[in-house]
Amino acid sequence: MTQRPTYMITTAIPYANGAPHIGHAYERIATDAFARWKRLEGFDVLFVTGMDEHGQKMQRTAEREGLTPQGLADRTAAQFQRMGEVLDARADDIVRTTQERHQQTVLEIWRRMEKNGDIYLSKYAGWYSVRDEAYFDEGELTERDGKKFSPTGAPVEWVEEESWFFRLSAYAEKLLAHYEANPDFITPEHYKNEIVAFVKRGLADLSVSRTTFDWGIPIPPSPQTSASHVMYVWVDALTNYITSTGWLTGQGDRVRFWPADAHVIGKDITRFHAIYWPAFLLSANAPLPKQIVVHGFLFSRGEKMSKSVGNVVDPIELAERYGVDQLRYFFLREIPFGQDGNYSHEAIVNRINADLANDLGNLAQRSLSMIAKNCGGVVPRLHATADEDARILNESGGVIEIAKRAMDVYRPDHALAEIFRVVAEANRYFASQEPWAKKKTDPQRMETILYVTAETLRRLAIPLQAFVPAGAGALLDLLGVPEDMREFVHASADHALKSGAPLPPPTPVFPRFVEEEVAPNS
RNA sequence: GGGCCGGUAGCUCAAUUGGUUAGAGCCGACCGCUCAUAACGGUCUGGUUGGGGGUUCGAGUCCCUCCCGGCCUACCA
Repeated sequence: MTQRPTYMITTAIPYANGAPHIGHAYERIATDAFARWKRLEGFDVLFVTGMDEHGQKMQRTAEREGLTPQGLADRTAAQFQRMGEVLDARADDIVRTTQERHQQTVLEIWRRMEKNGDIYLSKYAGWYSVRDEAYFDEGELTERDGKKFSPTGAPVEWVEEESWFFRLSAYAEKLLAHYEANPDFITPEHYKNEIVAFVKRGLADLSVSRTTFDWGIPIPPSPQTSASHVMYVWVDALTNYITSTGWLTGQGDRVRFWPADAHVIGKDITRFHAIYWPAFLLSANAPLPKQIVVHGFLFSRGEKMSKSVGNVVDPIELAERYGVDQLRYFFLREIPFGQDGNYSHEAIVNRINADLANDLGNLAQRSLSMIAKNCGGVVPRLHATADEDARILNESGGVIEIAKRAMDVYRPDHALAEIFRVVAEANRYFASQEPWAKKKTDPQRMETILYVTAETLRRLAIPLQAFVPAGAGALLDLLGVPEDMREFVHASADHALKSGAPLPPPTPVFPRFVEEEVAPNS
């Protein structure tokens, strides 16, 4: 059995405090598309997501809703799992921080960091606001009548809390060296610039335990303290990534996947992934993930989604309204990956109708229905080819290579732009060759045109599987392509459609989105 | 206050690390076609590249300055 190269990719670990929102959906879809792409490329892929289920907020939200923290975690985990299924973006594994295997992994990374001399007991002191549940920097505070207040106007008090610390300060130079030696470690580049500037200012040690609540992974008892500490969120949550592989805790058939190739995250948590996480791993003597892939935020018509503005949308509703492939396509094609993006009903409808329905779906329908009506429902014969035929076959034959370059740097928008550039070329080819006119004057030429068009569709549908899996799969079905002939290696001319192969009756793929008429009597 | 990113056609974005008349898609207008999901093809309209100054034979690209938007500035996740 030949060993295929591995590829491991993760989403960020959502906090189990609330239901999934559109940002989670976007990240899941994008990560799924990258994972699918690598599978099609022939990699042995592990796609992992997880849930961050500990912390004070979980306790408080659960209490408010009359649940146990574990009950809340279970409820949210079920919602995220359903989202993954609805979006056609199932992960291979979902690691929940409350799972036994994860607790064992976290304790192991803790032991390793401790053994390496990077963990010590001290006091965490600072200005704390009970109302905000947060510590504030001196500079963030305002002073009135001799009292200090947080930016939200809540009173703060000086608090000292015993805490375990991680010697993050010792890793600044090593991290900078790593960024230097691996210029693509943080991508896109401008997020890297921010991190490098941040690290260059120097790093303070990190408080990595809490005594103010107990819903977390307990830190092993120590003669130095009688207080009960639980693990700080970022030690707990970040370690989630490695849990799935079993790399830290022993053997298993997934150990080979570590280090991960990519952690796909939102821009707000770049620092934790690009600084803390590699520092923890260096301390634990574990290999670092190859890339931190940062995406932007989504805005509804330029406005941040928020409950007070009332523009919160459930991603599952969006998928039901526009279609799963359609929603996936919109996100992946419309938003330059790494930048913030906007979505609106008009933009979505415009994009999915223009590209998926009008250009691709309609081309498939018009060519396949001509084949059904005029070629006996089998793949037509390829007679002498003209320059135009060679040109479009050449274009469609080169798509994967170009799209691959885009996907290698995590730009699905560029990959799709290339694929649809060729879809547009194929439409021009079809229109200029006028197979319907050749039907009477030169039936052989008609057959050739239809063959070339169908073969072009095949070559385009193969890479499209990563982005619009259901529709691309349906199109390959219509072209009579067997399930096991749909990887990138099969896109070449060697595996071209066989003349005479039977085809199913054509049915539309990627229907147009039609606005609902305003109900006359409602 | 300090730092980072961005501002290019009505909209969304390009422009090979200064090099010809700044491109593409969508939208819009007109024409063509009828195989097709009222889809497709062709032509056209459309930009003082946020403002101003500078360097250069040449600036969207480099420098200065101002304006606008977003983000970071050591522990909410």
